[in-house]
Amino acid sequence: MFARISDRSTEFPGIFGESLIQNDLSRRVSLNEFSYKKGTEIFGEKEPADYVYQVVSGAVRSYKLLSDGRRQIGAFHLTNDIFGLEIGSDHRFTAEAIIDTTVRLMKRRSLELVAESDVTVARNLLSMTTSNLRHAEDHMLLLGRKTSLERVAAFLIEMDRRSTAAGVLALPMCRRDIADYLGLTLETVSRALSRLHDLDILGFIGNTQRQIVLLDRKKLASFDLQN
Amino acid sequence: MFARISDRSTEFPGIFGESLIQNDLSRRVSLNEFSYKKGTEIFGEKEPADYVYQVVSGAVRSYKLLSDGRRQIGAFHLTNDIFGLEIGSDHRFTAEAIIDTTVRLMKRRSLELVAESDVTVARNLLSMTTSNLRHAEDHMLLLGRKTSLERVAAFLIEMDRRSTAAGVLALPMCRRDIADYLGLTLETVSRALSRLHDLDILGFIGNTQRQIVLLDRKKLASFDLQN
DNA sequence: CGAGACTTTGAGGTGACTCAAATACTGTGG
DNA sequence: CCACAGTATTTGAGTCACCTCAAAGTCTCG
Repeated sequence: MFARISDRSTEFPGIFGESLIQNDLSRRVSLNEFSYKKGTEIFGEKEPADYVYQVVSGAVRSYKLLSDGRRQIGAFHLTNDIFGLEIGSDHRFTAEAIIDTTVRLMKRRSLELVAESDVTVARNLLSMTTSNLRHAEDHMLLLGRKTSLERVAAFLIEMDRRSTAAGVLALPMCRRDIADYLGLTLETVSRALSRLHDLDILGFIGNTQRQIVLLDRKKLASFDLQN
Repeated sequence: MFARISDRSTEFPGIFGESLIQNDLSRRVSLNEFSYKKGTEIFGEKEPADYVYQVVSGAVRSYKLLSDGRRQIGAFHLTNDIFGLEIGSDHRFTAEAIIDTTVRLMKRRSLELVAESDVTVARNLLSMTTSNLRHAEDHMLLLGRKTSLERVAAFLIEMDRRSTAAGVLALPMCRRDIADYLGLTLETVSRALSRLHDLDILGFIGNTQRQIVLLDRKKLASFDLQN
């Protein structure tokens, strides 16, 4: 379930892909898999960033908290996504497993050593950081200037784009997670989804509220203004 | 006026600093200065990113627009700040001079060539991108979860930190720019500033609304919650 | 000094939030 | 396989922070 291949999945073969895992380079890095139960923390904000992670299966949320508990989720990490890569010494987000999740992890130091000699890996580090930057820049526009309906539409379109399962969009995260990603409350997210349902733009499947069918991608896209 | 040295000003000597301009490397890159009148565009979103820019004097805003005109400013660039650096082929923001501004510019291709051989420059490219990413991540939290007063307080603290002039904070941008940076309206920004003024946290100087004195940085900081 | 731009302030509106309750779903244990 | 407890979602009603519209005040610069 929730099988997905991120749009970033094939962009960085030099880091977690075949070139490190299956060929000679694999001996240069320590590479492990680790599993986290639903809701558990993978790393905390401001902890030393000694490892870089890749989602093998499951889903992860990265977030920041204000001292009074307000939360802003910066990104969701789905199958094959790489996360926790920092240039500074510490993590700048807390990462938690949204559902039971298996990650592959490697020592950051090892990665840096490889990057020293392997130009491809070094370029991929920059490329990944840029990819994260682009996402954050687009998300600033969403958070600063879009309406609730536009945010939810944009979210569905993003998840649809990152999803491989052609038919149904199976969301691993709850309404509160979506809300904290979009800068809304869970009730507002729910109302927006209901409204899109009423407009025959999406449908809910069978016995779960986490499975969504996009009935009219064109109409949906019309709610997500171009920038 | 508006003389400032960004906190990033001395971080990247390998790109625009002495190492490129005054020593041997300077012959490898084409480096020019160019001036823009207040309000004019330096480059547009989606245009090819052939140049990288550094503010010599003045101030620049980088923003995205929605099709109906809503604007989100992603960053302000002050003296010595580098902007317009892209890894992909196109700019992802429009950049405009806020006041009369002089920039130093260099061909991106030249920079990339230098980066090939000079590890320091390559590392600085990554370092700058990371710096931008960190700013965007923090700004997502502000846009998604902070109140208007917290946003304005955070803005003043950021500008104060980036300012060298110890006493007065001379803002080059108008209320609308601040509003579009903070995801608010200009009236809400004005009301927040008035409120901080009433609380004796800041003062306005003489005959301009752009010069602000931070009377009580401690109290101001208490409005900008930690994350 | 005067025109135009910018800022402040007020009054009223509204989209999203809060609080609350009903409904639906999930996983567990009998 | 069903009942139940706990969690998640939806929906409604009322509130509020911020927005919109409007007008007056302030600043800049020729």
